[in-house]
Amino acid sequence: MGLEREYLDITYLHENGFKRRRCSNCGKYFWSTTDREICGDPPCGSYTFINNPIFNKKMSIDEMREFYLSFFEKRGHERIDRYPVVARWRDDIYLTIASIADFQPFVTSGVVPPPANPLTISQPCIRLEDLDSIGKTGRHLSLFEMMAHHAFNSPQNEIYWKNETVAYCTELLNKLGVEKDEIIYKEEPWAGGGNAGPCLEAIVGGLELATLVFMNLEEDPGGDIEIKGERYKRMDNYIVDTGYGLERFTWASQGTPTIYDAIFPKVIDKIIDNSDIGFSRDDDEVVRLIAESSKIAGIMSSLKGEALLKLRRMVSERVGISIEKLEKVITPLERAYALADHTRAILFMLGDGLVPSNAGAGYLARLMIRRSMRLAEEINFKLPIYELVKIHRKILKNFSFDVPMSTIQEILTLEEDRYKNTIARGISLVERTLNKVKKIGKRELLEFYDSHGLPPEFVISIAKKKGAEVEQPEDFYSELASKHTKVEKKVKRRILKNKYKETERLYYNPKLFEFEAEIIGVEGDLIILNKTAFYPESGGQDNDIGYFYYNGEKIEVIDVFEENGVIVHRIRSSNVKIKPMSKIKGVIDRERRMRLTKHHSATHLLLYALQNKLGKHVWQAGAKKEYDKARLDVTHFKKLNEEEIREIEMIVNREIMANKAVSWEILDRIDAEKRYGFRVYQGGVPQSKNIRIVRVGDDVQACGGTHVEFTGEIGTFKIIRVESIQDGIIRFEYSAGESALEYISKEESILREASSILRVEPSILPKTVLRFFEEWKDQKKEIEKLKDELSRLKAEKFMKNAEEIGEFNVIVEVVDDMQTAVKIGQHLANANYIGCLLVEQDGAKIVTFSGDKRVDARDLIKEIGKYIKGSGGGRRDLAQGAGQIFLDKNELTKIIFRFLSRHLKL
RNA sequence: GGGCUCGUAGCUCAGAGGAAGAGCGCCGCAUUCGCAAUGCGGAGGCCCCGGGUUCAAAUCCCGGCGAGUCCA
Repeated sequence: MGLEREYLDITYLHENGFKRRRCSNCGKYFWSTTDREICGDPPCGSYTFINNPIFNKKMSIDEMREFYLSFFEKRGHERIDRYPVVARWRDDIYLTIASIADFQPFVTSGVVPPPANPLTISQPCIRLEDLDSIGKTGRHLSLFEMMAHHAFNSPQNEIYWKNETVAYCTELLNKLGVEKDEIIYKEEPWAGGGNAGPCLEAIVGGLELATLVFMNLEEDPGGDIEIKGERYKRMDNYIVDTGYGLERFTWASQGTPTIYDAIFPKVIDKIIDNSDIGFSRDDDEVVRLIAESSKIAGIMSSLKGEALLKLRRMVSERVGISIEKLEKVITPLERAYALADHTRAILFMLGDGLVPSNAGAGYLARLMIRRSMRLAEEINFKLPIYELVKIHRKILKNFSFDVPMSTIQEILTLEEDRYKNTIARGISLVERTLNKVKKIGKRELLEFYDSHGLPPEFVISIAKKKGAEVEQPEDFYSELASKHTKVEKKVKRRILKNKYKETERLYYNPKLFEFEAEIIGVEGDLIILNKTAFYPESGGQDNDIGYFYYNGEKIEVIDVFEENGVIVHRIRSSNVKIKPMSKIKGVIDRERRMRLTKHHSATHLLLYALQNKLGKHVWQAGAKKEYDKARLDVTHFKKLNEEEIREIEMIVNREIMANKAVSWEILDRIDAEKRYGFRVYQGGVPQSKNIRIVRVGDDVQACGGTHVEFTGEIGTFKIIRVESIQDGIIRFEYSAGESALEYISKEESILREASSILRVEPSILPKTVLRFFEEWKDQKKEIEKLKDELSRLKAEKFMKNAEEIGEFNVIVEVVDDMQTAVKIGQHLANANYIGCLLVEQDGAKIVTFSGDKRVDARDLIKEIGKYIKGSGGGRRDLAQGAGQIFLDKNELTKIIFRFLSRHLKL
């Protein structure tokens, strides 16, 4: 069965004169009240609203948002605050890409109730797929607000469905001055994020204004409905998922040449006024060119390679000027548009706490910043891009951000410096490469970009300046993509064979270290109980260990882990037969648990201290709590100095000394989010309706770990080291309680041991070590000099003992060490002697030398090598080698003599 | 999360298995009334750290640390 039927039963459409028609151009079905041949959706139609707004009133972006939200508020929807653009509540995407993303996966799957039902929201979304089209098509944005109304229906509770949704959309458009007969609802099946459903696109004036998705399918290989190659089946819940483009609505109300002119004109003007663009965007001719370009781009999907050329050609034909002339106006303006767009996305990314990085979500922020800087360079925009972010902040005055503008400015300044460094390094690298190779090929271009961040255009311009040849590949970016082929995601392997009911957790009782339970499963060395006080490895906290007592036998529990809510104990293999349905006693290793617990509570205090000291951009990026130490990775944009580290350590210790109470409660997750924000999800997102909220001192987090009852129990907190594990993420390693004291004593003993070796007080150890090091270096140099001198003297002495063999002066001598042997050998070679030096140290080592062009020292060492079971090599005049057999001077002399007479026919 | 590149004198880098180098900077001398410029001389190296291969490793291999960069 297809989705066809799903559209036919929308009675609202029938009752209001909409008839189903088939587009003669694309063959797709659409609904309209008037006779139409084609669906009007680009490429089957083009914009009619430019210079001719389709709404009855011009609105700003703020007015439009308010109009929309209050429209639905008046119709029984609760207005919900926007979610961050960084999708921290999800582990499958970095950025919020749609309003429905706010509610996936737990609300859409029905595990968690929605914050309100029905609801309306305007959700800023970031999509980076079409970055190249931004600025050029007149409609693409990296960040846009998706206005939406959502209704979450279940078999028990239906709010509203298709009819009401289409009716709302039509009414909303009516209120804006759009007559029914101007609206086209086009059928377009929708799929994404594991769900799918029928969908109607609302098109007015050639512009797709809204998408009405009726999400009622979920992915299932055995499903009977196929959409875009995947199979789906019907699900119990069915969700109204709409998306109204706020910026598009605003654009349509104003009829400006591009969407950018409608939403951030001040930013564009600031760019134009401070760059090389020598004209105003209000100029009639400029407006005409841009408007035509937008209209034609409107019927094209995205603009990559060929498509852009095609667009230029078509616009140039339409307006009647040459492509060169057209590009002179349009290209700089497109860059200004893109820069204006990018800086808006940057404000949201950084404002919502993303820290630029070379990996992970932070890279997306850096990508946008780098692109902006490149754009700014291309049009010679003279101000820091922060100036543009500032204007956006003013335009978006109604928004609130976690991260203050001062931090955003600091981050952008750092990024700007970093970029300048990369470019400076890049220039020198390209120039150096050009000194070595005369021609730069595809391989070099790829490496410059991939490994050094230098775009091909940049490399080419430097090469041209130096007059070098460059082979410019057409398929650069596809070549690059093929270098980064995707790897399949690892699938979590199941360990348990049978299914069990969820284990009751006893470990949240901080005083419980012994318990009795019933065995409900045994699979080899894996034991499953109905309840347990053993903590399974989770949330970065190591698992408990301990013992089971069973029928008078003591069995070691060596590992505890969790699989789908079932806690599994792994025991050391023993001869004891454990039978299901019998009782067992468990005893937890108390010492270990207490250490893990202290480390866990201390981790919360540390994160709290960091967020307060450094700012709200600090997020947990990973954590581990072990027996003798713990570590916490957090996002931060620069390194900390020793002073800051000690200050943070002190803050945590003060929190400990204040002996604050630790408490926890189970809260409905929507409740918890409302009360504390997404900040509670530092350690990841729990997969349940109710979540455990832990309060340690003043820190509040969703956490499933074990904690002390008062912070004072942690005792001591000691930061062991701080390192940066990647750009934008710093790692803290620390110890708490007994572990901290152990660490301090160990450090002390190292210090004591080191100072006792040098026989000094620990306090003057650094000074003494420095002195020793300096002296060692001086003496090394002194020895070097003496060896030079010694080898010169020895060489002179050896020359006197030289034996004449034919026309050669041959020397064979024994020397103490290899280094001097080489030096002596060099002197002798320079003085035209031939021979070898023997070193009886670390085996039989030999240096051969030859000051005669006819004799190669390398041949000589190989010849000797045959006799001493060894080998060697080196330069023509000096060679080194070694072997296993010791020969005396006479034997060596004979070998050399034979060698010379054989090879040189003496 | 994955890939790639790079760690050598204070700085920028060359060397890519057989005596650790260049340019700039620094110090001294000469020239000058003095400075700049120039010439001559000199100091300055755990060749990032730890293993391995080899007769021999700055150089090759493995691991770590640090820096940079691209992709998802």
